[in-house]
Amino acid sequence: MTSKTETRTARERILNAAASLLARRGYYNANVDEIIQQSGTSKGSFYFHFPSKEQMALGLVDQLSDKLVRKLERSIASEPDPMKRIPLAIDALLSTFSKQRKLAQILLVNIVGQGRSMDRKFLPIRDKFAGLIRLELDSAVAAGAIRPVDTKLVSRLWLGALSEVILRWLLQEKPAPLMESAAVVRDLLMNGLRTEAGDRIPANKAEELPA
Amino acid sequence: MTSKTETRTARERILNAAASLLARRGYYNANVDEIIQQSGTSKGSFYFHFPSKEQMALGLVDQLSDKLVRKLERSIASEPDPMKRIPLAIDALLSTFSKQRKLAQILLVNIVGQGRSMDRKFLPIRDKFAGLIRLELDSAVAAGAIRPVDTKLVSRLWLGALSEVILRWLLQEKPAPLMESAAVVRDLLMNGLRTEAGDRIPANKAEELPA
DNA sequence: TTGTGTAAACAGACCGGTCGGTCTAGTGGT
DNA sequence: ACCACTAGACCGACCGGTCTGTTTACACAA
Repeated sequence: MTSKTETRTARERILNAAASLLARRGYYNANVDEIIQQSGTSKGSFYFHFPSKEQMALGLVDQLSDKLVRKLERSIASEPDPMKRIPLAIDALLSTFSKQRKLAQILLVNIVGQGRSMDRKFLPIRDKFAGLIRLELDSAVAAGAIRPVDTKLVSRLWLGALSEVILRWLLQEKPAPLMESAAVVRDLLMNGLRTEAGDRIPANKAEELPA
Repeated sequence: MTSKTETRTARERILNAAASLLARRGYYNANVDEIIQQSGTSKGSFYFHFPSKEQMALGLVDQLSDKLVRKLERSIASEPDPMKRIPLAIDALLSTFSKQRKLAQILLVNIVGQGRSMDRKFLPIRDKFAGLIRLELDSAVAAGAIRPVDTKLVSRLWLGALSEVILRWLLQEKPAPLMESAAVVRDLLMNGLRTEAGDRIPANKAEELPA
């Protein structure tokens, strides 16, 4: 632990700086020189801890996304009802991102548009989030709380919808509350899952949604 | 027109090549040397027609998006009913992109993740599409065909949802039909616009959706 | 406690290649 | 002879990655 404590601080300083730069400038403009300068380390240190800039970024993004996924899972762990877990997760996601712009910028914006090969390497990250959504949707379907839908497709639609809203919030100069939209977004998305022609599960809804 | 014909061909060859490279490699990896090589022109020609790589890309994306918007508008021009125009536009969008991967790649993927300043310059492009959707939603709301919603927000949700689906389709190696999802996507999105608690407009739906 | 070997960790000069952009020299049509 | 246009050598900045050290931490012998 003694030596590892120092190692960790150096590695983490680099990762922290990299996260900032990655969020602010995007992958290609987050140059290594600036990362090491902002982290107070050196080239030698950087390339001692990481084999390349690309691997570093890949690892960083992977780590950040894992941490977020775990956080979201934790936020809904105590709620067993699928129809409550979903909006809970949405709220948790929006509130987390609204407090951590950097994280949102990296995980939703700057992992696309880096060219086909790079985008493909980042694709699994998006899968994590879509997968998380899908799991919840599947539970809800299994519980009969919502109509049976193509959860794989719907989870992507949702991910995209959320990403876009957050993206706009990130890129506009006026901060804009974001959490203000949360309720509307939540309702809109949930509403899309009701039965197609007429309400097939009004009893369930009466119990769960208006609660 | 005589001299302009030649100018146009050179300019257009450059823009064509740039579109290909921009789609395939993303902005930062679409280097000027490769663009001029693929277009059979030269640096001199490039910088005669465009002040910079950035301005060229901005102009190109702007032009492409305008063309697409006009095409979408044309595809729904003959349909007066708002509730039919919307799914019509969705279909047109998906079918256009499914036939023109390059266009989709540029307009939906590669105009984000290029760093804050660049992303901001590209933002108006997304506004065009969101604005188009919003216009249709507003008509539908005005006609009382759907419940009154925050169309600005909903249009962004839709844009994001569509983008994500198309993004996945673009990045997966197996082509995947895309148009196969069209119906589901259409219904999912439309379904989200119904009244919140119980159906307020079942009569309208009976007339329009099952048609 | 002190000296010594050793390897991890760090520093930063340096390199090779790349890339956007410039500049000079044309060329062809009118 | 003029001018829109093209060609491509060239430049300077930049940037990821390497290389050669130097420092630090620690094990261990005396």
